[in-house]
Amino acid sequence: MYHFLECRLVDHLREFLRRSYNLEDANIVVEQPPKIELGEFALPLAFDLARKLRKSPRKIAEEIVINIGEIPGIDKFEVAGAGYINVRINRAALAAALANDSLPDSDGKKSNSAVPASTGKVLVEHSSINPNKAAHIGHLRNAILGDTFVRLLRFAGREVDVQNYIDNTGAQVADVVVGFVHLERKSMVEIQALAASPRFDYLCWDLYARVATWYAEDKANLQTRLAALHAIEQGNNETAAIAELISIAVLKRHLETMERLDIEYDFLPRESEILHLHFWDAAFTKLKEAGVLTYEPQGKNKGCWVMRRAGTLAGTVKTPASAAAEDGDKAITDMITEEDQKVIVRSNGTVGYVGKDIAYHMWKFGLLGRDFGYRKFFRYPNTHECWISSTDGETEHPHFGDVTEIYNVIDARQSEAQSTVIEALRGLGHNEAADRFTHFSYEMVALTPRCAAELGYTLSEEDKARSWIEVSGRKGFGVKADDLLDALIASAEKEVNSRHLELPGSERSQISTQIAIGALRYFMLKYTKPSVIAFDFKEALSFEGDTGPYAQYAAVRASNIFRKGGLNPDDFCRGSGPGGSESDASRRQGTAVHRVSPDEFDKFLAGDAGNSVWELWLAASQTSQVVSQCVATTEPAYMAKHAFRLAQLFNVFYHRHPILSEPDEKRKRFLLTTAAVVRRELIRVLAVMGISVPAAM
RNA sequence: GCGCCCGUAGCUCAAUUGGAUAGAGCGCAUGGCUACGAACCAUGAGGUUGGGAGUUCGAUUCUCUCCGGGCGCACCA
Repeated sequence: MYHFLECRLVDHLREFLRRSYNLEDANIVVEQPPKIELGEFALPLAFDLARKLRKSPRKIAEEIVINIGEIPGIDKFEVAGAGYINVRINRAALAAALANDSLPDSDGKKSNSAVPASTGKVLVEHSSINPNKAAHIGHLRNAILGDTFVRLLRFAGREVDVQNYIDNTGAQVADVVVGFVHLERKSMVEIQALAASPRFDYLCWDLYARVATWYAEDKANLQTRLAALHAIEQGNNETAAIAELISIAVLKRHLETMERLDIEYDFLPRESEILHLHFWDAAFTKLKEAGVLTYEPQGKNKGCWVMRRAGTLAGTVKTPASAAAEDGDKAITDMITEEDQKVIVRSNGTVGYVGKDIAYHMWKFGLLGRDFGYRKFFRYPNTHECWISSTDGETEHPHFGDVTEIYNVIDARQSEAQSTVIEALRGLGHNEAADRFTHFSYEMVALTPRCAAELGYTLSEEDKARSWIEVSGRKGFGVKADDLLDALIASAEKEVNSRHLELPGSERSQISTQIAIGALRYFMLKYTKPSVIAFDFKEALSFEGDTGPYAQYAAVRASNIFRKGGLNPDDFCRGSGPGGSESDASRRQGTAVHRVSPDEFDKFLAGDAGNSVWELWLAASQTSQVVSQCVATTEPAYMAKHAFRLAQLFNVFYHRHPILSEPDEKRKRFLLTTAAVVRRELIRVLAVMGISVPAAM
């Protein structure tokens, strides 16, 4: 709603500036004034124009205010401060539209369709956990960011495919195979039995760390790993079968863990298929033809196919020959030269990780000319089907890949590799694809020294002084995702039991789970992406203040008002989601829907007295605005902020206005409408974050 | 050495992407429940935004520089 008005305002202003000042494509910034009394929009426009027009900002602002003309939904413009133009919108009109969940002047279109629908399918890749050990809190941040971004895109009207890339051919899986076979002396059948155990991934977690220690004890042990790797690559032997068994079992566990958080995937492309279906061969040919890859005949990278490293300019790479010609000291110039090269194909002819990634991303954009085979892999309780890549696929399958826009949720440590892939696409002449390739980069989750100590790790004095310590799967150092979720559920259950012992046990555990998910997802979303999360149980387990449960609680309180009053919130505002259908029905039949008239809105929202409630309404109207902002900046944290602000404003409102005991019927109806609208928006906002609202708290 | 990121209240983080008096949560102090259940609300203390220079009408935000911390720079994935 708010977003719609803002767009209208900007359009009008742009037209006005063109007409009156002959200014094309002026950059029009719209803000919110620092205080609600000053209006709903603030325009610092006059400051920009001051230089161009050689007049004082204040004078320009005054001129604009006089000549701007009428805009539907906007009441007036006024000059403030040194030259701000503050805009006051028609409160009653916005409130009525919001209660009706429609645009001010529209024929019942939903507010979120105000976001311009872009063309083409979007692909979001997230999670991508190596299938050799349990998922940990770092993976949780990735998956929660990715899943929330998917929800944001879908809210904005985009069609999205969710992919989870599985690296099942690397050394990590081989390491666990080595662990089972050489350290544990397990047979294929025994491993099969273990793989069926409920938390097989935990077993692998410990084993993986033990194998790493075993390698460190004696370098000769690394030969065992090499043999395993070769066997896996060759295929058709027991080692390869065990590797497949392990990676599939661990992958299933990852899907289960993520399912606990309402995170689902559409397709699981695996590295094994990238290899077996010869994706690389197709990519290699094109890359050679385009001159992206060049053969290095000498020096350190002799015999390799190399690519210019991302960020280095074309022409700056000196060949050893030219370097030698201008400088006698060949050793030094050689180093400078080769630093700018990234090896894609090794001298033994095998392709490295980045090469496979280039091929994969060509496939994503439909530029490779090859496709995966597809098999059904995992069926979610809601019947949603998750597919996996295979060499020999089913004949009937959905169409994956060939998208127009991609987002890769991968932590910041991979940014150089990501840039290399983008550069390769550019080198191939696919600039439009490269432009729509977004590395959704975020910082890692680390542990506070206190947290590490709680987990029983002994720390060096140096580590104790740090503000955080990086987790390490190789060392088995970290907090497992399922453990954290279990701890959160237990903690929530304690709280629920202390207040709602009257409820049946199944319902209490359902509520506890919802609270735990709310706490966890909110926790991972409230930090902005470039901020390292120093994980601490005390903060992650908190249910008070700036947390998910706080926002959930506000929505529950809103619901409670209607429950206690024997009322249906959908009779006061147009509902969203499954609850909305009855009100649609009742509206069609013309039955009692308790509408607030424009006059009443005017009366209750006007002036100083109405300001604080109006602030709540205004915040409630900004959901689609915030969604656009999140999508445009690839930053879901704004959504968490919005949810918190909405909840906070509602709690103040709730505390200040006893609604059910309100004697004035009209005022009571207005207050109930306020609660109904905020409840609807809170449910909506939390849903975008993957958080549901419990029946009671 | 090169590249990217971070430094804001005691702690953990925001700041509408260059805007008006830098805001929240936690913690601390004080007060508020026969309530639409306090997982809440109210009040208070707490800041030279790491230091310095520059650009600008205006800088936490942009540029440069220094200080401190993190991460990347493999014929690993």
